[in-house]
Amino acid sequence: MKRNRSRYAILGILTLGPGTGYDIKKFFDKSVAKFWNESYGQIYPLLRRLAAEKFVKKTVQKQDGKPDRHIYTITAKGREEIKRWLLTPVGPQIGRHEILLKLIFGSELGAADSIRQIQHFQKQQRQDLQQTEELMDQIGTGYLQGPSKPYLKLALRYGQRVNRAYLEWADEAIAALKDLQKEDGKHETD
Amino acid sequence: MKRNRSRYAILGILTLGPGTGYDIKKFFDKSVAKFWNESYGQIYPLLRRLAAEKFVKKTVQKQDGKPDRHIYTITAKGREEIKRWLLTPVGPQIGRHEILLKLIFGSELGAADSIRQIQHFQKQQRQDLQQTEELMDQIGTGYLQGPSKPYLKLALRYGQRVNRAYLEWADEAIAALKDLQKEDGKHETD
DNA sequence: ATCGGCATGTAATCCGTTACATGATTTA
DNA sequence: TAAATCATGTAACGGATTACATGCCGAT
Repeated sequence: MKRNRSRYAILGILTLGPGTGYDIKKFFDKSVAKFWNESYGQIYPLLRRLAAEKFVKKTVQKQDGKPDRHIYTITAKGREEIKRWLLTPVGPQIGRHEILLKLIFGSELGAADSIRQIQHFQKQQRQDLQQTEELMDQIGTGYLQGPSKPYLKLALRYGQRVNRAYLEWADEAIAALKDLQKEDGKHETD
Repeated sequence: MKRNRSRYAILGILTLGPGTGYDIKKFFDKSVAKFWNESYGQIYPLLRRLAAEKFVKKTVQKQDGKPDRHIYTITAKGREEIKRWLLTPVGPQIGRHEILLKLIFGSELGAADSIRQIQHFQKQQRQDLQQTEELMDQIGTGYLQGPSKPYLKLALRYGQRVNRAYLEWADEAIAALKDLQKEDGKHETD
């Protein structure tokens, strides 16, 4: 059985308020992008299906100069559906951490290459962390208030902690690889 | 352009030594399963393709009572291929952390439900952490020695750090949600 | 006697990204 | 004048899981 989490992701955003496909994409991109994201190829077809199943209803707002806004609003039936999902326990979190693969097979290369790889990873993670921290400052001042605010805050804290763990690991790994390099050097020069 | 990381995951394992599809699956399952995994539906067809492309070569070992072992060995060409990949910098790590979704939409439910959800998540993470720590003790004594050993060790350290970050976050989140609950209680009873 | 491990593999189906197509408006 | 934002969507492709099929052996 496939679980179809994108469905619930999209339906979930609509519990926070009505919005368009474009809005939904923006929400992810500007908040928890590194931990959950959806593409248009997923969003638009799913919105249509959710509407057919009466979990959301669609209204069209005309604009001039800009394309119409297709606004989706969650229905009572939709709220029931997502509540059911929210109450089922999360399955095991399996991800694909490419950096680990590149590390594990690193003995194929020199330690210097692995170090460079991790430094690059580290640079990215530093940027992500900074972005998350900027977002944290903006929250409350920003566009998301109401009862979901403390929940969103906790989500950002999650991102922050995980990012920090990555960074601390990178420091440790680089140090360990430098030691390895020194030892290898000894064998060769002695 | 799609990147096809499974290819490299499989080819990469074979840099550590020859093995069967079954061995490859086992390697992931018993080491970094939470951070990278492959299914048979991915492994067997890919091994065939890698053989057709001369990145690996296949030999068959007959056994009695058990099915034949189809052993794949990486070729020089295969080693070149994976080195190229190892040298290209990692892209942004995007995952799908279901727990965050269930948290963000948590205001649909009561705080108690969110707490229960996170406690369940925490229990799982505790188990994962323990398994990783057991593996760390076994390494060296176990089946993986040689030059890749320090790399594998670092991979396990990664898992450990990330798992700890999850656990610390869970503690924080539960505490924050309990506070929320108290405040809500005040409003209702006052 | 049943369950887990060893060992192979395929088919169906779905998940998900990327690329494409369109076009006005605002900002740098 | 070029690029970003707003806004819709689809088609093609490939990634990845799940379920199924088969069968012996050893341990509990």
